Amino acid sequence: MDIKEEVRIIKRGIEEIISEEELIKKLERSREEKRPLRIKQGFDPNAPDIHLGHTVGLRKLRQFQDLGHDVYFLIGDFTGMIGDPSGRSATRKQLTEEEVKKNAETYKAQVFKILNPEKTKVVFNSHWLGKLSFAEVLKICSKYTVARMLERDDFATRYKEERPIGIHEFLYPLMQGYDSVALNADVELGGTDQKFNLLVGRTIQREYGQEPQVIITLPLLEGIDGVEKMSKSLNNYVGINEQPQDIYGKIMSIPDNLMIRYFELVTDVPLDEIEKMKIDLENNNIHPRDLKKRLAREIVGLYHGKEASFKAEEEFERVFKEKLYPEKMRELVIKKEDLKNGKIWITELVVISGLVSSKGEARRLIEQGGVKIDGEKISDPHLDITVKDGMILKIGKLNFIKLVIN
RNA sequence: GGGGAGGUACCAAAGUGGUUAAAUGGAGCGGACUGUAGAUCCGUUGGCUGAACGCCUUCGAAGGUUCGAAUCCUUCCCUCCCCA
Repeated sequence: MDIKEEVRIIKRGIEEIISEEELIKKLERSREEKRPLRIKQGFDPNAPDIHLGHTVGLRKLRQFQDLGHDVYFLIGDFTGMIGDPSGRSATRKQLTEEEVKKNAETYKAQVFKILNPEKTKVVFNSHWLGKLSFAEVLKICSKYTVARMLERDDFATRYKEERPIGIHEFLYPLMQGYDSVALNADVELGGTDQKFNLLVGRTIQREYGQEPQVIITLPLLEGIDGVEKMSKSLNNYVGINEQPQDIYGKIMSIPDNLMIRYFELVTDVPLDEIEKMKIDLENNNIHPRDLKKRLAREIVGLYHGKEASFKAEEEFERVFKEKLYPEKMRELVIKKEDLKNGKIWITELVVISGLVSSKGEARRLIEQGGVKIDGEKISDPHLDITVKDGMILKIGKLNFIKLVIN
């Protein structure tokens, strides 16, 4: 494969690359010297649930591996262990060493569904950041100015809006930059929101006599709400560890205008095929729903295999088209002693299901027609119902629960 | 160190002694419509009491005044601005 082709692969679905010339130079030298490039990306130690948003970067890393390069999967445990008291992420939990280790394991278990374990080095930045002396930290600080820090978009915004900025927050970009020095990174990947930090890495590397890393920014994938970026805390994510039906269902619920982007960023469908989809959509040659089904299949297939993707589709059709019950349902065990004359108060039952947190909420849900038993809408929150084994409780649009009497 | 502004529910933002579990908007949730899309419409968004204009908890924290406090007073904590 020639270098042009290599660059073409690298450039799929990215936002920006600084700079392409430098990358080409590095790639060329890598070949001459038979030395793989060192590709770095940092990950938050707090959120070990990998979702599609993460896969944008992970898939890019995998492409680098397939091109023969080495990946440094950096877990930013240092910040996690000292805890970030910054106002906005107020309750950011301080992690213990054990927790960090545990999270790292969870990460690995998921990440290697995408990355090649043989070409991946998992590293922790506490290894070097924890050893820095205060004098060394000051030295790093002296390389950067407040004015330049304030260039960073979110700092600038907060400053202008008179919202607090912690001094330590100025250090994070510097630490991240130092990570690049410690790893002697050739390339660093990150979301577009990381651009500033990635650039700082270049500056710091120069200060330490290293060749600056090439930076590649990746688009932030919108979550299934279509507005905010995908994140666990906003609960708009699709986890790669989720059940096939769940992934399929979640994908089907994304807004239409997001489909193409998802195809481009989180599937292996070739770009020219995606181009054709765009045209077909514009000309109404294809029903958006059908295209979305394909998208859902592609994504499920990636993490659960083709067969599972077809099963998930069948299941989906079954529930939402034919309005039948899903094949597999969560079971809720009702103890005999909880029944009075074989009956249970509907509000109580909804609470026991664990899907609502209070009786008030359960009552509301019932009054609003969100609860069905064996297909029959229950709208009176005072009703006592006779529970039969195998009865099906439906709460909201998506939750089916089979009742089992014990 | 001095002076000023401010901290209200998931977020934004009203409220300045009782009719305030707290206007309004966003977001969320449920329903209708649909393609589990979007748009739209309706409902709903502290908890408990198996109905409540009943009780408990909530307007940065702790005390106090009052028949009654998000609203007044005291102390404390936090944020921002200006000056030094």
